[in-house]
Amino acid sequence: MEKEKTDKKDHILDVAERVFAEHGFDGASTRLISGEAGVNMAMLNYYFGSKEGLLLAIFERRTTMFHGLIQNIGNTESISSWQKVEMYIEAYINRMFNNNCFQKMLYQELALSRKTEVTDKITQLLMLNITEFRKIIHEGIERGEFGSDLDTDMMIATLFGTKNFLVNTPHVSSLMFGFDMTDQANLDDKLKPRMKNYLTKLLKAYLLHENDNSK
Amino acid sequence: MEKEKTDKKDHILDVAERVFAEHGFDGASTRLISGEAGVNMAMLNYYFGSKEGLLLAIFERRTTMFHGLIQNIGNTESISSWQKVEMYIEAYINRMFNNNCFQKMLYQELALSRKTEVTDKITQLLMLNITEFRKIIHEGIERGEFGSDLDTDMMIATLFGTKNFLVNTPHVSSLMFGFDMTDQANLDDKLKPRMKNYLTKLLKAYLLHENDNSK
DNA sequence: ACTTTTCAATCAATCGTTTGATTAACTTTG
DNA sequence: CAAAGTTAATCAAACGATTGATTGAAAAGT
Repeated sequence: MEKEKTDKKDHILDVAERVFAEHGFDGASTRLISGEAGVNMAMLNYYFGSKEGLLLAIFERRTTMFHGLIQNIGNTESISSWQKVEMYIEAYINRMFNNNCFQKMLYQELALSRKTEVTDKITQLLMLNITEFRKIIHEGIERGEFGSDLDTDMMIATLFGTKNFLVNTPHVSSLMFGFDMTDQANLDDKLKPRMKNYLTKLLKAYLLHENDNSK
Repeated sequence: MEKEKTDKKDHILDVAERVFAEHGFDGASTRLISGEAGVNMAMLNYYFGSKEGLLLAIFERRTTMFHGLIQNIGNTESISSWQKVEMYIEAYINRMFNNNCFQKMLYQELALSRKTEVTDKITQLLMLNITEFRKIIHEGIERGEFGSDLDTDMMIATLFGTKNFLVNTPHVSSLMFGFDMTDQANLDDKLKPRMKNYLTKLLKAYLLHENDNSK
């Protein structure tokens, strides 16, 4: 039973990811997690050593999945910088909406002051995404395609922050938008295309008309 | 000693607000809070009834302060809609940077699934801000000042989300921007003006050039 | 004299973790 | 192939530590 063991561990990780996202790390007790997963409480420590180890295991699993998905848009030569930005937005949103619970858990952990092994690894992972975006924008500026008075890092904060606000504060955003933001179907069918459309227009306006005072 | 009592309660609220922001509600024990505040643990229950009551008291205090600050930009007739947006951004950022810990605490609470009295009140408070912004944008659209194909609610998510990302994930944003985001002096001197400048340009580009395909 | 505030001590409950026994699965051996 | 032996997985029970909260008495204030 080598296969089933992996399946069971994966199932625990799935459940724990969701429970951590819903209750936060401190608010999610090991009894709650094991109960939701339908396994004995001792199995968590048997498989992952500790609660912290469980968190780390969740992160490691997603990280290896992520690294397989990274596509170096920046190194492509044949397309315009704006097209690269469009591709980045598309890829970013697609990636984010596939790990809803994980993303939520991740930013809850980042909001706390404590520095742990997990916190550092999260930071490193985010910086990968950030570096990729920076490269695209700076190239666009050098090419003269974008204006020169751009705040690249602020754009990243906008990109990441807009998504986080919508997904991580579902009580508010559901009320704003008129549909349940905790329902994955709504996220995929309604929010996702709307976000792509909006963010593309927003960044396009900023990147291409930022120095334009004609109006 | 009527005055000192209020002072001491206020001091506890100050400390608790910070500790909640740093550790989250579940991660902040009553012993830690009382220890940091330099008061006996039993004082928390004596003054606020329970840990939850303490959280509620923190919120109530800020709410009454907020309601005194609300200025109805929307109802002013003599200025352009764009000027109103500029005023809104200015007022929003000024307000946010005065309650750093509170804001952080607030969004940590919103990220959790549990629905409490506090959660509902937070939602109501945010909706006030949202409604005000909506009014300004819709007026601008009706006046023909802005394009008609705007996503107002997404703009709100951008406004709130950009700020949240910068302030609520200090580990990452400090690394991005090269200065310590947990230092209030840096926030006031460096981040605040940069954010105002950026958000103004970003929204201006989106509001005024959104339908422009000349480039 | 009386009320309010403060405190150390303690409460029951819950926390993450460990234990030792039991069961299941696989390997070795006769 | 089947019995014995070995390892891995699972479980109820309990561990010490910490949690939020309460107590009743002492201290301070009026």
